[in-house]
Amino acid sequence: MKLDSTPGDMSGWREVDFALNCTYIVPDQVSDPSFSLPKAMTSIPRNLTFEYGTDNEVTGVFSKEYIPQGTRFGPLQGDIYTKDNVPKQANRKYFWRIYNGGQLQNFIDGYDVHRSNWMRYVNPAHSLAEQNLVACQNNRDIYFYTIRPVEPNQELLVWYSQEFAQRLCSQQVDSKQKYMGSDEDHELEYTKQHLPQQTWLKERTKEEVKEERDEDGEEKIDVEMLERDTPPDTPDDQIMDFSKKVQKEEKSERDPEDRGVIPSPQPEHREPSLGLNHPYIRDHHPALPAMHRNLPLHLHGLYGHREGLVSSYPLYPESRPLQPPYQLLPPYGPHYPRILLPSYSPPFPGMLPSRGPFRYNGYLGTDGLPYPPIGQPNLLPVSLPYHPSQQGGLKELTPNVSPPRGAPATPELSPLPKASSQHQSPEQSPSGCEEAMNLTVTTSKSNTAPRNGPGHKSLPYPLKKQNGKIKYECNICSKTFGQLSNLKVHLRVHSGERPFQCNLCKKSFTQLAHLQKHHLVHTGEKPHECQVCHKRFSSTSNLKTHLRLHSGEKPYQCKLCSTKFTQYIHLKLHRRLHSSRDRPYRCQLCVQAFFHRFSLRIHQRSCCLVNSNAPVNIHMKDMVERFDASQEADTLAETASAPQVEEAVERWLARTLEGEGKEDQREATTLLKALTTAINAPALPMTQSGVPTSHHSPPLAYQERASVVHLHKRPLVKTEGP
DNA sequence: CTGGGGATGGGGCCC
DNA sequence: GGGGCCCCATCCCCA
Repeated sequence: MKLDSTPGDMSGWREVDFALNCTYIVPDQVSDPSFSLPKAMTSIPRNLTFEYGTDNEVTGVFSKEYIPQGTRFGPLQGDIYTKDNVPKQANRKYFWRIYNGGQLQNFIDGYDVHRSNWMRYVNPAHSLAEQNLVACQNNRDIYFYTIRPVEPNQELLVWYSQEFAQRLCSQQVDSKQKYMGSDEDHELEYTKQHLPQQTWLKERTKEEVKEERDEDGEEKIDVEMLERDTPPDTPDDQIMDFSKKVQKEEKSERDPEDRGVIPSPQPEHREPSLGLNHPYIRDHHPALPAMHRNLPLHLHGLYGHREGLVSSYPLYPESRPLQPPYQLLPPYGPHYPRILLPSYSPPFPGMLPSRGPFRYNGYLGTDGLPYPPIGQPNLLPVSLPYHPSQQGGLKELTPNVSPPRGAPATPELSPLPKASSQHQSPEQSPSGCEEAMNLTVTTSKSNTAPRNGPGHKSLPYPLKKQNGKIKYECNICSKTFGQLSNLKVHLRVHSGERPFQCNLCKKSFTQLAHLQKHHLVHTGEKPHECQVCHKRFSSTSNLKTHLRLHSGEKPYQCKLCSTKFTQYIHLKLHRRLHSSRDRPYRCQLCVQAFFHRFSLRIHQRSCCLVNSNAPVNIHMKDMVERFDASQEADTLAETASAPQVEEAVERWLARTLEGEGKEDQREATTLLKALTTAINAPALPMTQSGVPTSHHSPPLAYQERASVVHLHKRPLVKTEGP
């Protein structure tokens, strides 16, 4: 499906363009104030999710579902400091600069997880190919905009907008120079790369890296150190050569006539692979001064939440000539509606590997266009990509017609514009994903054959064989099916094609059977009867759930308090109770926190021993945490004696293990022994209150996060679903 | 907060 | 190849 307009290339966009023309606005999630997790954790929109490292630290932000190009996240939140009131001890790792009229006005410090939001965890893009967010300053706020569609399970990776980069460079190079410069010279654009400042900056950066590493043994870079040594204190003579070019550059880019006519990258201009030479600047804006490409990176993400990021990026990235990902196309028109995305978004069923190749460009309809994921839930400002049935009944719809007025153009929602799949450079092509696809065939086919209705005759890509049999594999999520028809139906999940529309309420479905089931809503028919109470239900699933009431079956059990439920959703809701409660008793030695003082004592005497080189007993940790959240622990006084605690533990274990397998019981017996030993062990040195001070304990957010993560560990019985 | 019901989505498999 | 049926999972709403 191809529509008339497309966001296309955003590389020429100014920050104001993003602000005015973004199509979707995703607000932060507003969390319950009683929720004990820090705002940085709870504010994450529900179409995004965190990735955690081995130590439960957040290592990145990923999409949970398809997010169209032109989506705005933010604003970034944090402590606000002016240049003069930055605390001396401030860790500048999460500093963002806000400029006003070219002058540094204030910093937004995302360091504090209670005052910052989820955006602090977004990593920087290694390359243009993987960048999907651009950071813009709008007024005094910083927003992230998607500059390309983001697939489910894809990491959000951000880089500066060009103006942002320019401001940083200008500031870096000459604080006295005004941003938005004059109408000066144009000619120096292509010479600046060889100016001495490059070397200077590069070397300086290396020094700073070394310094920082020496300081605390960690490999991290304080980008703000660059600033401290440069603008506004840097003498003009060190930097003046750049400043004029900056102004010139900016003027040229702000010229409406020039916008969208970004010159092709000149190989010689990207020749020097200098430090901080970011591909977005380099490739989208080859005319930018080299110093722009050598930005000090005031992104927290520079340091990487992900292992291995810091050492490789962005100081010495590979020089990769990249093409702009999209054709130059008109930006969004202001007439496009801005959609406030609902805070809730159902999980996208796609099964893309979390860091797998981006496969959409190979997934083409018979018209050669990527199947528009226009039917993606929650992102749809349009009603349907199809004309409503004129004839009534359960009519199969014919896709590929014009969208309703006001609907965003398909390419906005398309995974990749047509052009990109045709002209994509090797660097942009996801490695390996083309192997299973015949792009030539799909593209050529595309231009001639219109796509038919659902179940169109042929697949848009060739199937592979495995052991002599045809492998019906989805080329997007790699899921395999037993039959071609199943695969075809499955492909609608990715394409958004929903050919079956209800003529009464206009809802549409991917399968006729779903529409038929839906029809019962309107007819009130309830074909499924409970043989016990003769209550009737519209679906077998619901009848089955209902039957559990009669059978007493409660297959979903909370592993923290052993409460059981008939429905998974009830367990999920219940679990929030555990995670939202305060755990005031925190271990000084690890990340765990507890509701009860005696639990902390058991923990410290059993699985978190002082001066012990023994490996931590993970099961023991888990058991202590579960006991801590149990009814038995809740009913125990904080001042309970060792025998009382021991008795409560026994009661809890007995209840928890009811109906458990022998293996679990054996294990539990062992653990019980260890626990009771721990309860009766001599006290270890603790803080006076038993509550370690924040000074000695790990950051609160870390502890709390750890607690929640532990909730998902190692069920003893069938507890939560996936 | 818990529990029950309604509704939808996706997939397997048989015909 | 497609329809039909079934199952499971998940979500929302409401009492």
